[in-house]
Amino acid sequence: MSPRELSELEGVCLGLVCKHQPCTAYRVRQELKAAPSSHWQASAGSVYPLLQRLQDEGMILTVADKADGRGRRLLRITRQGRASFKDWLLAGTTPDLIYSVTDPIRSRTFFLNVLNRAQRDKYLDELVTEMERYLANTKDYLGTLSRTSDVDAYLGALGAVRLAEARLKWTREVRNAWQPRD
Amino acid sequence: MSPRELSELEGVCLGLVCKHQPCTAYRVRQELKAAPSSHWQASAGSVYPLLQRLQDEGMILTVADKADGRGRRLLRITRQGRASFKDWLLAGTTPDLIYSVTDPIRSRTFFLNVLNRAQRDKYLDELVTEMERYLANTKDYLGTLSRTSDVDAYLGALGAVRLAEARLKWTREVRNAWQPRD
DNA sequence: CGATGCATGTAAGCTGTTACATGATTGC
DNA sequence: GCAATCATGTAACAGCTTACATGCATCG
Repeated sequence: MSPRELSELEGVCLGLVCKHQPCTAYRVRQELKAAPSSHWQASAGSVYPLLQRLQDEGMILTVADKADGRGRRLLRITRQGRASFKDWLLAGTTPDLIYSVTDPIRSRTFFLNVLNRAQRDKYLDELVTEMERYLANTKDYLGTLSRTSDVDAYLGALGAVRLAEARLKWTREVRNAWQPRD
Repeated sequence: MSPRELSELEGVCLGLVCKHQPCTAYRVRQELKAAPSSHWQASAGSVYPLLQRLQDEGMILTVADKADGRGRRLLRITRQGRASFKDWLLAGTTPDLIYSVTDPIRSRTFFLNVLNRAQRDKYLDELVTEMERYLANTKDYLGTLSRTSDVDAYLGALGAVRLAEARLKWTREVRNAWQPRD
């Protein structure tokens, strides 16, 4: 029934059009950029062709046919696009997706024994410091959101905080394991 | 001084050669596959060309020049490769890498209000169930590792558990927010 | 009237995946 | 001797990034 499966970036972009419609492709990029702790660069080279593709497939459409002087085009999601988007969203419970989270810091930790004592100590101290800063930043961002205005945005930011807390906690455990207190 | 920056997969593969040397490219792939909660598929199409590239650049070398009947080639890391690898490892404290962790489940949560009540309830119940299973799996894996044999492998697995704990906790918070108990 | 931001897009390239293809060795 | 596993690789493609390129609008 549903035309095809959406990629991660496609799903997010389609969702943003749905949430902020009618809006421009530029707006979608801004939203992606504003999102904290996102790996999406939302480069023009991906967003514009992506949205064009979704339009070709009938998932979104341009409501302002007559582009204004600035060449601005306002986008809306179609009924079909909404159906595809829901499929994408509901796929979130598959183990594949749940397991797909990879942490480059954790990857590196797997090889800490390659470093000598001094290098490792320095690295782990710096890591804890950066993780503390990272947690503080996610908390600051959460604080800027009102709990009532956009529940989903609040809960998303809360997820980032929970992740940062866990990573800091674990980083401290790693440091303690390599630098045991007598 | 260091020739160039390594990609994530290059860093991990070079580290695995370093850790298990002398070993075959096939072994590197097996190690990647065995790693829990990794998004690396370790496809032949990436690992073999990658290791060939590292060899061309003098970071690894083949110790068994005369390939045996099976065509097996044993790899070792060079001094230069070790230096590059350390650079890659020590880059782990940069904010870029720390912030790069993205969770596709969290991305989806940002759009939960698109679903109707029944869909959302079903989705969140399933999600909690899957997250519980995921946590149980990471704990099982941790249990199979002895704390003393390979500290880094143990700490890495512990990191996966901490991540799973945080994600489950957060998933429950999301469910409670959308399904408030009277 | 000039800088910044809004707004759109293209071209080249990097990285990794899927699917395919081949052959030797080991264990039953 | 046959299946499973070890072992290596290639070709085509997918997806995203970087860098480039253009032009209008708004504000000081």
